[in-house]
Amino acid sequence: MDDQPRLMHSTHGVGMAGHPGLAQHMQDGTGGADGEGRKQDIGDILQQIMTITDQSLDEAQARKHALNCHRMKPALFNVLCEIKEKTVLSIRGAQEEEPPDAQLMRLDNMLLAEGVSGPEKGGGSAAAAAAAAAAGGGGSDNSVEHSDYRAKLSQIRQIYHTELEKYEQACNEFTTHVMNLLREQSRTRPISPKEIERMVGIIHRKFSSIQMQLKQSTCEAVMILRSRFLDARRKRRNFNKQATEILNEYFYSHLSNPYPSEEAKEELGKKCSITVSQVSNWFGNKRIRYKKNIGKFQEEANMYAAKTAATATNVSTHGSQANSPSTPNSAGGYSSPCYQSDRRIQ
DNA sequence: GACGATGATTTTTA
DNA sequence: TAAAAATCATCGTC
Repeated sequence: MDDQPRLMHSTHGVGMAGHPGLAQHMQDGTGGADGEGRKQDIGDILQQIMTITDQSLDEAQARKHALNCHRMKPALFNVLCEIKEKTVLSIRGAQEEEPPDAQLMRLDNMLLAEGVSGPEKGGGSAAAAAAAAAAGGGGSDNSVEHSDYRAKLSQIRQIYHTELEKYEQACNEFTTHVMNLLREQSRTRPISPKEIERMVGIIHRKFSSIQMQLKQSTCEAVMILRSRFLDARRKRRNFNKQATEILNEYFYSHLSNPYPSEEAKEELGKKCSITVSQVSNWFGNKRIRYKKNIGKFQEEANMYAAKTAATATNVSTHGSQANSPSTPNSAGGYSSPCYQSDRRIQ
């Protein structure tokens, strides 16, 4: 206990432990009311700072060392740590429990599916192929566009990984720095390993929120890229002349009810080398555009009427079948240019 | 480049 | 839920 009196001892030296000017200021309570007194105190402090010498610093260091070596210090330190843990940390710990972030999971899944994160799938070619298939495309004519897509996706992937690496490095560096700082400070104030752990957790959460922004931006970039390269509208090709003729023939020969059945659509699709949904699109567009401007289509209608009539003549002459697929609602020839179906377009 | 045509998608309607 | 209607984005022609 020979050091004990020194703990309470006020010194003339300068340092954390001995500060007569400040100590007096705190004790007598004169600092608040008396301006002159305060000036005097500040003057004293400044005077003391000016008189700091190597010797006084050494003295302070020695005092600090003596404190650290005090036999009661570890026990006292542990008690303080325990108290702190029981009070502050338990409250904070309960507040900071967070569920796994659903948004982050969605972003991760998407980046994985697009081939941006995870193992490289040939620069995202698998994703490109899947996207192209989903868009109803595919085929060799798209290969150039797909290679562009792959190149851009590869760029995005590269940027993403570089940035991610940077963030991770920065996070590790910062964490190490903070841990060292806290460990250093734990010699003079009660910082338990648990608190350091908690601080590391906070740092990681902060950095992961930055990472989420990076992931979000990457997802947006991929979406834009997809829409730019793989949106079916962007690589639209007009149907060939023969396909358009077949569709028009059907349309005008069923003008009273231009709604092909599923079977008829399939047959038309086969004949035109297009999909059933393309047939549906074509009829949808045709009906609405015809209805909007019947006059404009009159000439076309007459032409196909003549064509149908000629085909019908051929059929009766040669006994062969008509070219157009039939439907349960087929009128079997050119009809008046306004729909009679209860399905409308009046 | 302007502009109409056209295939595809999205929104509205019945 | 299918079709109508609106809209978008590209094609093709001048």
